[in-house]
Amino acid sequence: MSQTTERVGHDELATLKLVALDGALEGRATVTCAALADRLDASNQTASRRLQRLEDAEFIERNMTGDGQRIAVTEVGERALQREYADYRRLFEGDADVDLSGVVTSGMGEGRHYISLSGYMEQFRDRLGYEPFAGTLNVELDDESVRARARMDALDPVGIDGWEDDDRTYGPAFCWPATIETVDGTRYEDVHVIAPERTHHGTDQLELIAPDRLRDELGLNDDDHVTIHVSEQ
Amino acid sequence: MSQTTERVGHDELATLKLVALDGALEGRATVTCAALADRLDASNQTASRRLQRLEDAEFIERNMTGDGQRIAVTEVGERALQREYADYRRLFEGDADVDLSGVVTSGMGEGRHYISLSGYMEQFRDRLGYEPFAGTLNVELDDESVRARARMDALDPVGIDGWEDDDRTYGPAFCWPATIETVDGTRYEDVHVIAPERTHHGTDQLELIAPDRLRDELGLNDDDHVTIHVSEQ
DNA sequence: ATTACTAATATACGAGTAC
DNA sequence: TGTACTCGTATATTAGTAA
Repeated sequence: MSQTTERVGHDELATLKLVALDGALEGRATVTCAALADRLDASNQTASRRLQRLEDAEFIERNMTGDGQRIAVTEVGERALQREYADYRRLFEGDADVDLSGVVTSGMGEGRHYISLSGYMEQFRDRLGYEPFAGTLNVELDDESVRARARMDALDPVGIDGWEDDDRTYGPAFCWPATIETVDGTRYEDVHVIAPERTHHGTDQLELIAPDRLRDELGLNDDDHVTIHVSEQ
Repeated sequence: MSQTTERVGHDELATLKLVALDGALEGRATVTCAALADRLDASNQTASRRLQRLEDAEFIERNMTGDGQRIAVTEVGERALQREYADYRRLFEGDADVDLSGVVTSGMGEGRHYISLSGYMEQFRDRLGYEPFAGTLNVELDDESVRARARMDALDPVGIDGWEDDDRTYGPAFCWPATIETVDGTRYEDVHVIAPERTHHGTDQLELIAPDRLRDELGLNDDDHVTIHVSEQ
């Protein structure tokens, strides 16, 4: 019974930003309504209500501790903040594009199998405009890029629907248009970052699909450094 | 008779962000209340009232055109947006520091005269912790940095008060702690960017003060490229 | 078509209070 | 001390109009 009364207005978002600045994104923030009220320029009742609504909307999780509460921003909450951040990036930087870098790895080789399934392949053809090579290029992101990757959530992706055959179900995925560049400046334009719709947060693996085998086109080997530019549509 | 009823809450700020995204920062945005209301998920009456309040608070300027209105965000409004942006940068990038780059120029040589006046010099000693060399290093910012410079408004500076002697008045100024680095990697840590409190927006000149003559310490000549890192206090 | 007024209604707020 | 009720009051919102 998801009681999301959905009463998250801009006031609640401002409150979310405040507790996030207190460290509620990573780890947990220890907060009291009185201290929050002070910074919100409102009463502690209002601060309390704001937090309740953020909790109702599943933007935060709370643990009462007797002398306050420990707050953690959920993925839903972080996505809301990332969307807001993307708006301001568009305002002052011109776009909300995300630059990632890392090194080529062999990965699990799982991609190859899934990509080539007709249930996915047909959607790639329709929605991406090409039939991808039957395999993914795996990139292990550096630390900074693992954090920057979260900004991708604010860019709207091409949706790939889940489907099922007689045996099992195949989950939905997201694709983001991107370009990839090697250290010597060679670029390949029509790439897509692909990730399961319900990706586990903070993964350092990035999977790319493209019309061609990127290792061949760009002369890439394991541990070669590449930069990926994920753009707005 | 400044009728700033100061009723700018988070709802108004969200509205300001929307019109800014429509181009109200540079140039002007053509907007109708109905279209705004749609995006705000509110009635056009509410959209109208939000714009009125933004105008009352001097966050925007408006020109009614019969088939809508043209809106321009004022400097006050832009500063509010920059502060918000800085918060999100702190959230997701760890800090709101500003990196600027440009080339050394001779400037007007005005700095030398003002800096050495005791009315300023005493404040520098007290508030910056050193007596600056009697002259400024002038840097002509590149285009990208001219835009990035606006982000400095969101970093709180050291205030230098205005004062007056028998002849004239001397205006207040702001100082931001910074570091400067040359192309060969030489750095000088205890620099301050200095600017008049009421600076004209969009200037491409940056003035730096430091305990020593930076041209000597860093071996700089005109047209040498430097990068300046303006940090939070 | 606009924007913005007035008036009825819905929502938010904070004082008091309970736990 | 905490958080979060209730409840009377202040504020915000929107429908209906006017300009």
